[in-house]
Amino acid sequence: MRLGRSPRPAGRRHKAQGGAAAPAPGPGTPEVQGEVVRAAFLADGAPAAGRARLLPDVAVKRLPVYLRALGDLRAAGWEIVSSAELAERTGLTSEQIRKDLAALGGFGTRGVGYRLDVLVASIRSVLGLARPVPVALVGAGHLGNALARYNEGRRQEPRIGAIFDADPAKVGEALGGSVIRPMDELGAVVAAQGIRLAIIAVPAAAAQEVADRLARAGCDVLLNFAPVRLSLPPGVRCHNVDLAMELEALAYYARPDVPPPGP
Amino acid sequence: MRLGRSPRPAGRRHKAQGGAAAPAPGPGTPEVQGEVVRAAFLADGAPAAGRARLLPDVAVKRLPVYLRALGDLRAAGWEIVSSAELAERTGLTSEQIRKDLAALGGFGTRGVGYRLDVLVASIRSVLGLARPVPVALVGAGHLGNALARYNEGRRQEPRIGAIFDADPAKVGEALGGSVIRPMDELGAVVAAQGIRLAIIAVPAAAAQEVADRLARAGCDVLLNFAPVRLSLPPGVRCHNVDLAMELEALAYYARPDVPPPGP
DNA sequence: CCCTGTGAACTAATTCACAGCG
DNA sequence: CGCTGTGAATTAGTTCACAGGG
Repeated sequence: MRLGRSPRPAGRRHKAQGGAAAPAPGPGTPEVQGEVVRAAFLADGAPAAGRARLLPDVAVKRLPVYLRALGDLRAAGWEIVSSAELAERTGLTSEQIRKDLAALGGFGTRGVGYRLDVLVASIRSVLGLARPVPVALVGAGHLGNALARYNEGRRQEPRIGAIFDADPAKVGEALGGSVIRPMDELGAVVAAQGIRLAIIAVPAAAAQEVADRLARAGCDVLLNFAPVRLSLPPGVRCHNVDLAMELEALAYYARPDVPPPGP
Repeated sequence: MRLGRSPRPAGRRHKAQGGAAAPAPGPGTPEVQGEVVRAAFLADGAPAAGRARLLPDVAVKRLPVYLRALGDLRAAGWEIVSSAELAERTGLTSEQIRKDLAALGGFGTRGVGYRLDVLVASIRSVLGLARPVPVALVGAGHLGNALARYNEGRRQEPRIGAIFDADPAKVGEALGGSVIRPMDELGAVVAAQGIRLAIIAVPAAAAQEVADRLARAGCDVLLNFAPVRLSLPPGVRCHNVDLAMELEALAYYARPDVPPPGP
């Protein structure tokens, strides 16, 4: 992971001319809405036998990075951006960005760049964020609180739509726009709202039990913050974020004999 | 990332025989302490010109995973473990584990397996955890609180040794074994304790300023939870964890047309 | 020209397959 | 035998280099 390269390319910046650096949502900005995926990576029945081709995980992880950079640019009044400019702002290389964006369907105009509105709409669409994505949060402790409020101010797309906690004292409290519900309602609420994405922010001892409930309720994409490896039925994905592990790994780079990162 | 494969190998389990599944720290467990690194990957001056060979990032990220599995095994009274057993518990492949462990110096006995105590000591040593690693935490909000208490019960090696917050109302409060200090003390405390590792858990708007201070104070390994890309002087590493991005990426896998994970 | 899109070359990482040793 | 350690083969991912369109 090579952060920080600064090739200093990108001559002229394509900002919206006219007024100051206003958000510029004027009539010059054509509507781009709904599903824009021309993508070839999620073939419907194309490439012969086997499973449909899907975007590699590494690329999926980069899409939100683009989205953030694009958001900043848009807020600053840009309308068009080049892969070089994006590279500078994300720490990735421009070729990589072009590869990714081309894989999403290849919008972008040669000699010019990518239109922000098209790009944002496309990426959001690929990520499935074009329509609301409800998320369940289980555990309203310190971490759960932090998560629920993480993007309190900003627009955040996968929006936390239901919060559960085992502590009866917390049930009923408002948190980040939702109300904390008791655990017994988990199955019903998740099913009713068709929630497939869930965040596990409970103590390690409770995590497996919670995961089981979630899986049974139909959640098949989990984000687990508890420091345990969950065993899950096939077909359920689980992404683990373990703060302690994260720190342990970083400790390596703080060893006195590990050289500083490259240029 | 293929989680969940279960090749179901691993015949006999090498538990300590004798009593029941007791922690078995008896006299049969020889002391393994201090630095055990026979590792070849951090050569002192070996391979000709250029920079010393260091462990690839992907491998560094796996070491804490091993550490956790090993901790579980040890708690259950195991003394020896095979790569196959570890594979089953971590979701990695046994070859990969052997490659990693061999790269750390290749302890482990052919036909038998790896001794838990040796393995744990070695990995900890490679990660630099053999001696205490102090960490600074900046920001005692919801997230900071969660982080400070994350491992309140368990032994955690990179231990949070200093906490800072800009809010005068919080200064003086105890949190996870430390006391929250005012931001002005950051430079002095970090320097005095020789802290190189820091966690940024402040609002996005304050993150860059905090990062600058930390870098100036000598912290060169940062774990940033604020949703901003920080610009840092060369030589400073920064690992970003952005909860919102994490969710955005996961949303992809919850798309109705994305097939479930492989076998 | 400028900047995208893409085959080709390269590099890194994983998996295979088996030699080697308790 | 069983399980580690490791070269060889394979696969995935990145970078290079340039063709191609506005």
